[in-house]
Amino acid sequence: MEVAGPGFINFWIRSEEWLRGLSRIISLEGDYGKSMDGNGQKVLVEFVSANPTGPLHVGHGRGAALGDTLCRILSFCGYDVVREFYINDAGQQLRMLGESVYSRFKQMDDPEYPFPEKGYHGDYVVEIARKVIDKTDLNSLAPEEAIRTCSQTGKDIMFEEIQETLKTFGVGFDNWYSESDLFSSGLLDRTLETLRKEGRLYEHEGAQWIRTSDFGDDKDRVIRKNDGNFTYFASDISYHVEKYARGFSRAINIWGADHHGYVPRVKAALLARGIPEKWLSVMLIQLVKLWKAGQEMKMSKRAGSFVTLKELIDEVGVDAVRFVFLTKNHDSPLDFDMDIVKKQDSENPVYYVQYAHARICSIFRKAEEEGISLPDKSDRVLKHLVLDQEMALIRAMAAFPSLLADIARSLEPHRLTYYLTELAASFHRYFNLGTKTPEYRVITQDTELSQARLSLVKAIRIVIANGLGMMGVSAPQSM
RNA sequence: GGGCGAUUAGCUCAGUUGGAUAGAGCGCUGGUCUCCGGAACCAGAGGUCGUGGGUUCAAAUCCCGCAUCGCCCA
Repeated sequence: MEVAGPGFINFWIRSEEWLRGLSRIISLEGDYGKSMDGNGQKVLVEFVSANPTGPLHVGHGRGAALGDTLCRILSFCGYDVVREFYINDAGQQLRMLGESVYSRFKQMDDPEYPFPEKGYHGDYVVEIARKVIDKTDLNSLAPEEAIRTCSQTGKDIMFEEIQETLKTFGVGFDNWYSESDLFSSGLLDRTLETLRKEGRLYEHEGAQWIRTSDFGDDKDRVIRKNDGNFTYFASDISYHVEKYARGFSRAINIWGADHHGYVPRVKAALLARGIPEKWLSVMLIQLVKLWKAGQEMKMSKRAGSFVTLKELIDEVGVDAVRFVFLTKNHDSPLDFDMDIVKKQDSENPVYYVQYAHARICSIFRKAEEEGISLPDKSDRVLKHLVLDQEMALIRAMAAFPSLLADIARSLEPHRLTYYLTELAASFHRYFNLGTKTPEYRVITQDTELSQARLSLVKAIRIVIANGLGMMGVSAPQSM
């Protein structure tokens, strides 16, 4: 121990301690990094929650990658996680989808047939129209009836497509929570009734308002419009109240940054029902800008020109897409350059980490050829690990569990990508020592030394595989 | 007009309870292949951390003003 100037004390941890840590990694394998940090706390994570009025776009992909990784980490750290997707299937937007589909259907015979002003322009709407016709004879229905059919069937088709895309993206959900269920189950009415009894609601100009301004919102909000329809905010309130009633000790929502205005009002509404503000954490994700051939691909939902998540996955692959989505803090905008991500070289961080894993697997194949295997108890041989690079690797791996716990606490999964990139860099550096100097190779003439180093790289492989696993990225044996 | 977020190397970004000489990738310059996978490694150049104040033994980090950009609301 030594004092090294104001505020600093240097001390050293004995190398036996580090080596004990190393053999722990090897014996725990896939469980290394697991903790009970979360103490079994019940956490609800709601993410993606895309409207079933169109395909998932790249922005949803960022939310999906972020949410899925966060859930995996939270579970690993001892939280009891439920993943939920909220389906907006009750409001005007679905109606608009129905009108758009119906209009496209009518246009097949009459190109002059008007298209709704705020309708959905994407080509997928035409496809939906075709599929609807296959099942139903729209001409035999009254227009109103036909539009309703278009809405329903359109929603079913889109929702199925959304689920399929998420599945190929490796993202799963425990619950698909439907907005229309809030209405049909009477939950929405009950929630509003409670609020009314507590004096949080009032009528004004034919509409019903909630006094969110009493709870930190900058003004009161409409709950039921003067045409009698409920606003989205009404279902949002009852949805979140219901989340709380299900017994979660906290809820996490992942929203696009364009919804940031909703945060104060949702929290205010919860507060009005006596639910503490801190119970709900909202993570806002900034926009994704897509670049291709040096040009920004402008997304416009209105014009129907946007790249879907499915197209992106098909073109660059799940691993690369997920990894890149997690390279930046969710708080900052993300530039996604498809040309770079498609390149399989060092510009692309995914391959850098995966390559380290594949390389280690290759070392083990070599070791097997040489007839060297790991001893049952590696502890005895580990004392041969004395190089600075070896100790640096062991120290880095020792930080893995607390990193995961930190991520679970701060809700910042992107730190994992930086960690893995650094760990991979340390490994590549170590590996390259051996290309110049044979005695620094993992596999040497000295069997015990080789076993020690094999133990070291095995631990690295474990940590990398666990880390990539958290991100839903594969850890290939070869590439 | 109000609110939220951002501003760190040529570019894209890390930097988490305020701590030692501010880091990485790409790009640039120059090196490393008689084979444990070159999708790798090494060295070098490159920064008044937007700007002006404040708090502190110590500020990229905390507080206030200003500028610029993005988004939301009016």
